[in-house]
Amino acid sequence: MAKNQSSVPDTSRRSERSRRAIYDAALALVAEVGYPKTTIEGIASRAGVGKQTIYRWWPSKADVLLEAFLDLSGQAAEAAGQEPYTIPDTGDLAADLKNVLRATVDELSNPAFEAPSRALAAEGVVNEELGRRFVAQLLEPQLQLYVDRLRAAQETGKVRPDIDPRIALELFVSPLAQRWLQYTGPITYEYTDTLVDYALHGLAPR
Amino acid sequence: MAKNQSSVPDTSRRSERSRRAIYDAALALVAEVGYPKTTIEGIASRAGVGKQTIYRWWPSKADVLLEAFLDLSGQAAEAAGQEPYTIPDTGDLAADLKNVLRATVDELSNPAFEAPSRALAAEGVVNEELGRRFVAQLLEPQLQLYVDRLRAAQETGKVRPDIDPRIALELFVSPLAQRWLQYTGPITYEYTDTLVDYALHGLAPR
Amino acid sequence: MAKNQSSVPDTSRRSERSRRAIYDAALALVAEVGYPKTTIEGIASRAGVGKQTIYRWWPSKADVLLEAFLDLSGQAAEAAGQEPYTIPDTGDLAADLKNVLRATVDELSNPAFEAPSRALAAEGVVNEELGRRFVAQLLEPQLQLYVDRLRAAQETGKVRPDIDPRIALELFVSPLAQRWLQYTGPITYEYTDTLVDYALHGLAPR
Amino acid sequence: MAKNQSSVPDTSRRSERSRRAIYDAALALVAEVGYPKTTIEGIASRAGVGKQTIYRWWPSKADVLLEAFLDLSGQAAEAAGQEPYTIPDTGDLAADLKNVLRATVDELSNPAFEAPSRALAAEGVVNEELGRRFVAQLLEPQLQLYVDRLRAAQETGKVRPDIDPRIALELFVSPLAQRWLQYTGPITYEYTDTLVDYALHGLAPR
DNA sequence: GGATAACCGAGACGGTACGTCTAGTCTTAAG
DNA sequence: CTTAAGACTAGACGTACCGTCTCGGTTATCC
Repeated sequence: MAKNQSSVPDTSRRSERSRRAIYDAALALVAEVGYPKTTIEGIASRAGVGKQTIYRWWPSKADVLLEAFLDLSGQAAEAAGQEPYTIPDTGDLAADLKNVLRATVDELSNPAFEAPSRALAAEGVVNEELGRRFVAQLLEPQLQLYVDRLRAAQETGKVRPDIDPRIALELFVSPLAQRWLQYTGPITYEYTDTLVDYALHGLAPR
Repeated sequence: MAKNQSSVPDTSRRSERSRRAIYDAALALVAEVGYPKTTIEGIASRAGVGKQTIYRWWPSKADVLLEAFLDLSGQAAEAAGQEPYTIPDTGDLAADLKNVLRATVDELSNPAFEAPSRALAAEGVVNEELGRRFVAQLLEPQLQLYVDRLRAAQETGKVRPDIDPRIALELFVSPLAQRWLQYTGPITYEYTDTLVDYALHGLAPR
Repeated sequence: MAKNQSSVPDTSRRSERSRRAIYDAALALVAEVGYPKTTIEGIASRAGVGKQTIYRWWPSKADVLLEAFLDLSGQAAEAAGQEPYTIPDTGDLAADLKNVLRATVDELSNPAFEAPSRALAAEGVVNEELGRRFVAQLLEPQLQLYVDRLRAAQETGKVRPDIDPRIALELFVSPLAQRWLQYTGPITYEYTDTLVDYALHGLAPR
Repeated sequence: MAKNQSSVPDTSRRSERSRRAIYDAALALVAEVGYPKTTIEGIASRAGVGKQTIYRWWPSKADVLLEAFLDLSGQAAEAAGQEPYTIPDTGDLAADLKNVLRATVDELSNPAFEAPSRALAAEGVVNEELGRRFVAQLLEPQLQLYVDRLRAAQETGKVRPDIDPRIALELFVSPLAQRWLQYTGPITYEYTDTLVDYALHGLAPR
């Protein structure tokens, strides 16, 4: 059996209690004082933990927050008692998409999610490695649900068969994302409904 | 006319040489070491300027960079010898949009623009006030060009009259923006061409 | 005129108020919690000063304390209204020496001097460079007074002319120093009187 | 007889191998990097021992070193094949003392002894309790040898009978000690010879 | 054209946080 | 129960920047 490299922390001895306390403190601080004023020292002291315990397990503030947020999302999903989760399929694609987007609008204004996810998104813009992890672990799994729903629609002929669903979904998801990220416009149910209509039927007359 | 409040700097005495040196230093540093490692002290020392000269004229690092970038963009536009700028109208809407988006793809990979604009975008995600200024001064004027082109297309019946152009443009602009900001997918001419096609003709069969 | 080296602090701008506050804090802390528990952070915070202000002007805790103590000694000497100071010469060498040593015994038990001078002595034992400065700036000037007095005694025939006064003084000064430094024995007037007698007349019968 | 309190380590189970490794590591580190940079962690890791094993048996770094040094001195004495040890008595007191002091001069410049004994002396200056133990266990036994030799000299009339030998020895031992501890002067055979002469015959003319 | 503001470069100041290191305690697994 | 290993809380280390301040030394208007 291989020995541990001397410089690699021994995960088996890791304190679960500290890990949880750090997640909680990080999320709370980001919500309360914002990401830039959230400091490692602040997290440590709020969590009742030595700074070294943070530096031992995470390379940066952003990584702490990413893990904390993943954990939070995981919990939230569990709490909702959901299996892998899918977008409902009532047969009416437009209605189904509008519903999901309306739910997303609600979620984007939930302050518990807003502060950390904005912080992570911002960090990801400037830190490619973290950005890609953010996308792979949080965003892409959600986008995949749209892929699935669009593929189902293709099978029933509601979406043209030559369409690439991974690109198609961006027609309504990305506009919402950009308005949220960059404050380029208001975010309302009406707006997302419109996006779905435009995307499904196109801008050109028929 | 009222006298200057003692705490309000007298713009007329401002050193143009220092202002330029600060812009140059800020842009160079962001490109070289990244936004988070760009410090006011670093900018001052690189520009051969006292720190106070920066604090006198700008409230924050982000503001320095925003102004420096606006200045840079202004110069670039001037250098291109352009009047206010418009999207060409050859009568073929799809082709025109594809061309502009292809140009945007090129610009997004220009390293001189990438570092500072990513930095500003990231800061804007987390700092609403700056974000709105970034959008109002840089992004929105460019989006307006699409609004104009789409309105022209509506007049010639190439776009349905009930379409809101400000929303419509997001169908192809936002996906590109999101891929660039969040690394959610590759950015190619083929991709942007596809976006235009999907947006104009919709996902649903006709 | 030569310019400042860029890395050398500009003494002319130094804050006298901070310097004094640092001296006071350092001496107070050494007296209250002992040298090892006296920290740079503690001194800074007690003095109401940034840590960097200490690091800017002194290379180590020991140097701060040495300067603070020199300052204190300087003040004390001034307060005593003394000219350069000499050992009185009443013509009775033994009596003069006993008097000075008795005064030294008193001083050694003065708590205001004891804590910092012990700390500096200890540091000097293990840090030769500091030790030599401690000796050159504090100890040797005092020993020189004995040299002068002994030389005067040689001129009046009270001390043999072949004696080296710098060594001779150690016969009574060093034993006292050692008892104080190393707790090798009690320190009393009787003890120092005895040292003078032994040193002047020798151990061997005449 | 009562059982061991749970908090009192059971000496009988103590690992001899660890004890020795700790002594060796402590002495080596003090010699190599100096006392202040010698840390408990460093000793433990160098000795291949858990930190707790050190904390279980010694209350502080200084205590480890004191014991290690006592052990080393014990070994050295044994290696020299000496019984309790005495100062030789050739009948010529001055010569005998000069010889012993010359040997001490040699020992003081032995680097194997110098680093730890300086460290302990320094610690003892500032930590009375340890200082007293250092003196009682290491210094006083050696000084006692001078007491014995001086008493023998008193019996043969070479030293005045009213002299207190414990004080008398300080006339030549303490000056050497002070020069060594505080770098107040060079340490040579000539110097120690001079000390003996001055001490025996006094400074005053006869 | 001399006075007098406000600028300017420079950099010291009181602070906060960084990331590292060590102290001394506690936990785990092996013997 | 001791041991090696090492994670834990705590807090000092010395550094880097923050944003404010003061210092002389130019400008650049205004009387």
